[in-house]
Amino acid sequence: MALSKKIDHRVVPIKDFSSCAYCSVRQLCLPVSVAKKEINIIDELVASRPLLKKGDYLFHSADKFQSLFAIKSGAIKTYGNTRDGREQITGFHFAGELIGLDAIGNNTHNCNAVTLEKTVVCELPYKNIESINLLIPGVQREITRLMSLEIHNDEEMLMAIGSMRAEQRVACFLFSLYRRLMLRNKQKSIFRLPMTREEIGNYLGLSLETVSRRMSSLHEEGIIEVENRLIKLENIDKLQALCS
Amino acid sequence: MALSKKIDHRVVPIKDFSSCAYCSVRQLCLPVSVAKKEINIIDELVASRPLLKKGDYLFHSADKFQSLFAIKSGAIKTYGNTRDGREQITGFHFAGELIGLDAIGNNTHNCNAVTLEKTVVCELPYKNIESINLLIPGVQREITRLMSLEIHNDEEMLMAIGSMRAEQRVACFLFSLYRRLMLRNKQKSIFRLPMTREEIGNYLGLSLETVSRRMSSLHEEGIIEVENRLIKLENIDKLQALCS
DNA sequence: CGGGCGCTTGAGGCAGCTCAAGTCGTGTGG
DNA sequence: CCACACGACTTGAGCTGCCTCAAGCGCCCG
Repeated sequence: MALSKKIDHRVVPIKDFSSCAYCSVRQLCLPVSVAKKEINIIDELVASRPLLKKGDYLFHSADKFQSLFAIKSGAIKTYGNTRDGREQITGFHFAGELIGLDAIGNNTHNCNAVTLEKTVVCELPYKNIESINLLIPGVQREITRLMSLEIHNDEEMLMAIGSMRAEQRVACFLFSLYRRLMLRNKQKSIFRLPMTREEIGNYLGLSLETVSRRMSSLHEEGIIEVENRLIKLENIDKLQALCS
Repeated sequence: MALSKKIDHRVVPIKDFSSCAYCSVRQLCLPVSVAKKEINIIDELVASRPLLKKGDYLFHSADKFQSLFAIKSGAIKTYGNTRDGREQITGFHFAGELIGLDAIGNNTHNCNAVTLEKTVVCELPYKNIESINLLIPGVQREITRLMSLEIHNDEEMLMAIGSMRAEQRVACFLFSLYRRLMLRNKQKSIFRLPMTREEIGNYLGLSLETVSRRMSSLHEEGIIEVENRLIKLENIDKLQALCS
């Protein structure tokens, strides 16, 4: 058996299913604008693809910036610490998204990144990325595009939080999750929240009780179905309408 | 054209005071990491340096993205329109800052940019920037850095707005202005707000009355002096402390 | 000099927070 | 495998900070 395997290897290239070529979120991640035959170059960027369990940290605030992380699967939250010790969540991140972009500016991480569930990430040492730019200019363009999108997202979020009532904020949050998670699992409109009500509240500037209450209201209005962490969107149009 | 320019340079270099070489915010803008003799390359990026009066627009939401704008002097606000027609301000921008970065992602502006006072900007067509990357890699690195900083800023803002009481938000806002404006005018801790209380409130998610009231409280606590648009910081440490 | 906009200050109402109690679901140890 | 314990969530009651509405002032510009 070991023998037959060896022979296979010689004849057929190793199908490394962890490679970008087989990644389920390839279309959303760095390789998106890279030609098929260049995808192995992206692969070589990757220093490791650790499997993390819930609660593992990718980096801490004030750590020296060394790598970006692409999420293959799972969920991550990033948060900062306010002076009085509380944590303030700045974002939730899912498969296909890139973490650490805000650290490029001053070469230091400004937030902590921790997994919310079993998660696989691809570690991309930034100096590899910088050197590969000379080979494939598309990669730099892609990173620039992703950063721009993150700015865009943050600013939408700013608009939302500043001017919306609690129910709208929750609706907006769920809709954002819908858009991002649905890109990946082609599932209909059912998904599982990887974070607690308290974390949602922290992120949205609401108390956990208010999050819970407003999710109940959304249910009473026939917009969503809630069963613990499981969310089913019953009326996506109405949900989107709330996000104005 | 290129020829005559070259000759001019040989005889007596034209002192074009609008050039980057003489710009008062050179240290904060794109040229920061560019060698002296390469600064004219940056200059050639610039398509125009219009003098705008209060209320002029740089671009509107949904416009095709064509140029970034570097602010030489003045102040600009960017805002989006919510579905119900209100405007939501996403940022204020001052000399040395770069506008339009959030449009790179999908080649379309997502917000409107309008001047708050007399303003001079340098228009940087993005295709010029992309082509110049091949000549001076430092420019791309600088843009990446600026984008990263903008992400960082937005996320700090998100933290602030989500979890802070009104007085803290106002304090935080003033402190951010202090840091950014003081980099430019070496003046002590006095500056003029280019925006109305209503615009501050809109940005911070507060009513204009609350902004006014909380600025009065900050005055009563001996932290600031207010005279219409003129702000004097009396106790910067206390102010910073409020921003936790 | 007049008008209007920007700003301040007051009064009352309500959305969301805090505190509290109780249920449910999950993970852990016997 | 079951029982227990703890964390997560929901729901209720009362309180408070911010919003809304309103009135009046002062600065700026035509």
